[in-house]
Amino acid sequence: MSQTVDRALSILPLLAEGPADLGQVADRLGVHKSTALRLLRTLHEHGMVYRQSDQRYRLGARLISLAQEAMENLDIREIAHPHLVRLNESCGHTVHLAVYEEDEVLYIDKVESRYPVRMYSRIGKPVAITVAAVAKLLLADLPEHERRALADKLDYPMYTSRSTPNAPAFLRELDKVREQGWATDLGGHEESINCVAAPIRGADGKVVAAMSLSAPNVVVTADELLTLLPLVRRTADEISGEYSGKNPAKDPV
Amino acid sequence: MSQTVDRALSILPLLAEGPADLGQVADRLGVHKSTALRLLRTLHEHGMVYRQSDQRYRLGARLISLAQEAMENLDIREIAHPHLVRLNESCGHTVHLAVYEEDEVLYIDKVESRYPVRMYSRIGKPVAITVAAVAKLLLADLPEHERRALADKLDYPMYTSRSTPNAPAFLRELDKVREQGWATDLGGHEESINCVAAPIRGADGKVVAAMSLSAPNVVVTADELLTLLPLVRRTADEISGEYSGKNPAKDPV
DNA sequence: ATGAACATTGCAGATAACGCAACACTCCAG
DNA sequence: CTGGAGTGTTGCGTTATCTGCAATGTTCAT
Repeated sequence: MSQTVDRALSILPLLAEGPADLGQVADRLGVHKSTALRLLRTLHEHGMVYRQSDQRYRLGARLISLAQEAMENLDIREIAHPHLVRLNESCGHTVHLAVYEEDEVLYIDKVESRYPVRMYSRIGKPVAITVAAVAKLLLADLPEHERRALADKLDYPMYTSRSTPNAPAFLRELDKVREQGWATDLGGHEESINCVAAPIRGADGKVVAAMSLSAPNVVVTADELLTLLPLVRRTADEISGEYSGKNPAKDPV
Repeated sequence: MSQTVDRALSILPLLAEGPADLGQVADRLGVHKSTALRLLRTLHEHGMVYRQSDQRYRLGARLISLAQEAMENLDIREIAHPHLVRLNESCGHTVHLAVYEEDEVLYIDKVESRYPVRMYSRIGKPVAITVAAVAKLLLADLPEHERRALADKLDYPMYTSRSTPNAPAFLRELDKVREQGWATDLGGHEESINCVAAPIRGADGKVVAAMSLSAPNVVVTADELLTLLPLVRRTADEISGEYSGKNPAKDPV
């Protein structure tokens, strides 16, 4: 809607790919250098971009701290955290908390495994939306048309031979997940890593977040991990209860 | 420089304080509601803000994932990480990596303590700049006038009785730190937590990052922690070597 | 139903953003 | 030392773009 702001914001993802100089930014935006300069200056004043000693621009520190605040203010995150920690203490595996927002699923909290072999992931990172157990739960709860539209729009990278191959398969999987009320990812993202996940619901029954337990094959087999499912579901339900009790009319992320 | 962008960006820190509706945003920006609406719409299109079901605006997921990318692209972070992990393995304490950028010091990496009692901190969070050991190292390396200007501008909250009380004391501490080449924070932020830190330097000798070891009193005394200083300094020097070898002409964050 | 509070749209005027072109700077090569 | 190429930067006139207003929708609660 606002051309200037639109252009300025378009600079950010561009810089996320790596540092760029004024000319490169101007070219990729399709504007005159002087225009790009003014935009970058404004972004700079707000700390959203940083100028390195070689004059090139990078994303700035304020961006990082803003994102940090954004996450710390999430209600579910705060409520869920102690439960996640407790779950981790009782089984030792990696625990994740994720939310859905506008076509993306993000990890917003994580408790690291107590085993030496750990799964790679990072808070704030978008998850592999077509295979992650938490993503399945979050997307399965979307209204029919939205779910369909999103499924069509997605790419289906074959991380492994067990990755979800295409939209129809994904939609079928989502139906199954919605019905059973929990989800798994058995080697669909990383060959040797399995996850089981359960939904966290608000007072109106809508899924506001999802949590998962992840562990590599070398630590526990998929079957063994599945025996922990009831524990995960119980934890998720506890969080749901607390969330809907305390925040009757609020929305996630 | 660009009024529209300036206003749009001003919305973000405002929303970081918590969700707000259109009217509140317009008021705090000092613009008409329709103007605020257009700005918010543009931010929304870019995923920088999210609209909750109660119509209020929040910071959005794209902001979080952008910040994530910003951090993952930091060269020092990547180089330093394995060293930090190794240091953690050899002593078990919490390891932090931090950089300075435009009046802020941010943690950009962290390896959690292996002891049950842990220090609270989060990657991406601005550190307590007047007391943190890593902050002292990063600021001590600034040019005289910049350091002075910054020191005057800062607040000096008394987190504990041992916090840095004011600008002159801080500048004196920075001088000491610069001279000795390492820094400590002995209960200046949290009464029971001590840190020792060492600088990471680029090829030109400038401090590009700082790393620290933190541990609560209940785990090790300050004196015991200080015995680990040589190990921390050695690790920092290794990182410096690798950084300046591989990236001769590049700048941190 | 009725109104209050809020979000949204269309519009005309005016500001503020645009691109241009000229200028400064740095870094090499000759 | 000098020229030239590749940058980043500045001033300015034009016009597109943003703005604030006022009217219209929308969503609640009474």
